[in-house]
Amino acid sequence: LRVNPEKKEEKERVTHALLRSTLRLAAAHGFASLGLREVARAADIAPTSFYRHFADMEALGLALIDELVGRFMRDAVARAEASVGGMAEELDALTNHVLSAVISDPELLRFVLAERVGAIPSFRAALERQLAVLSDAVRGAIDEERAADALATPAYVADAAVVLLFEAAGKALDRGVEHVPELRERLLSQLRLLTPRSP
Amino acid sequence: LRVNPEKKEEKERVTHALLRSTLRLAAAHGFASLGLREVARAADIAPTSFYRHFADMEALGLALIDELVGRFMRDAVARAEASVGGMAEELDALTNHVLSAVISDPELLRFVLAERVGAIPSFRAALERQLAVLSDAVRGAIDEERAADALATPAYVADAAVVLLFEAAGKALDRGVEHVPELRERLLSQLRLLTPRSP
DNA sequence: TGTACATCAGTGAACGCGCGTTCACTGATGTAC
DNA sequence: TGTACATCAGTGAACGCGCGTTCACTGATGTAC
Repeated sequence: LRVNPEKKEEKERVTHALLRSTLRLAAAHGFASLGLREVARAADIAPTSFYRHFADMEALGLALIDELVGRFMRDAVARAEASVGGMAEELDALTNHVLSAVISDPELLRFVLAERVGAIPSFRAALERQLAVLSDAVRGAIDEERAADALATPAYVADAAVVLLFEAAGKALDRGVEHVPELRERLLSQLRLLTPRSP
Repeated sequence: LRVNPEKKEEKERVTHALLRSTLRLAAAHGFASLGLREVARAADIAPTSFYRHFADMEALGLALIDELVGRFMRDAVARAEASVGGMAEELDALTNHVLSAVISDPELLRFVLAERVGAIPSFRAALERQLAVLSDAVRGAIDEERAADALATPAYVADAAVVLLFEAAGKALDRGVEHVPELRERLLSQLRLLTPRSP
């Protein structure tokens, strides 16, 4: 049996509504506190319809990480690679992408920050994989400017940069958008120490 | 009316049991998922007795941060100040204190890691204050070795060091105690970049 | 000393409520022939 | 073309359960005089 593409789209629309509703509710009260009925209510479907999309809340969370967080990370890397210039410009593009999420998608940012170190092991593992994408991009950017005979940038440098980047974004979430410029300066000062030569 | 010191001690014993039970349960399923009845059950008191100690779970969490997390931070700083030697030895003592909690109190570590960036604003604020204690100690340690005419260490250096320290502890929690030595080396490499001169 | 009263941690019964899950059903759509 | 059947997202009723909270009570202890 073939599937009607319209029907398929409609199902994906509802699935997406479940993911976004979850992000919104999780930002307010924490993912761990959410129930299937609460999420279904927010997505305007009957509680029992939840099971047409996910087996339970953990499966929903993993899908959320794969799709929404995955897209965020891919977009970040794409923006960095599309930037013109050297290491400094690429790192700037990455930094801007993450810091601008403080306005454009604070709920996603809170979810990543919280679940990366939260109580659910499968979420921690999935988010570590997602953040590794950013870390690789940072490493690539730094390596672009290293001397031809220098050693490749060690992973711990790029990993530290990513951790400090999200730390800055977390502070921005708490203190408000108006503090983004000073937090960006602060972050750049930290990154300058991590990346041996230049800006 | 005066209070019987024995009675007071007994009450504090039960209060402490509530805090420890909460830490244990939160490490397994996340603080946000905990209920008052679940915590009371784990502390071996009737659900209604919970109210003799705290108004709700949020009040309990704030007391937990004040008392258990507070003690942890004070102990860390005390160990650093008691160490003999210079900056390197003080930072080593701080690092050892936090990393040894991977064995001695993994539940506290998970709580600090998770709630520092979790969904409850009052917890984030309270934990930021607690971590500032460590950050100040790190700054003090670095300043000890700076040249007499050099500028004082900026806060962003010490803050980054503390963030990376807890990041290492979080990785150790996930990967197991046997990875602590390599994670410590990795952390020290990162700290060397942040602290201009020496180890 | 005895007696009346105050304090307070802990309790069991009871409440109304929202939860996750099961089940059988509907209705739209696609397939077989 | 019509007819019988399969698929599948969505649903409402119903279930048993644990939740937070209230209430009035107990019993140990301290205070007043």
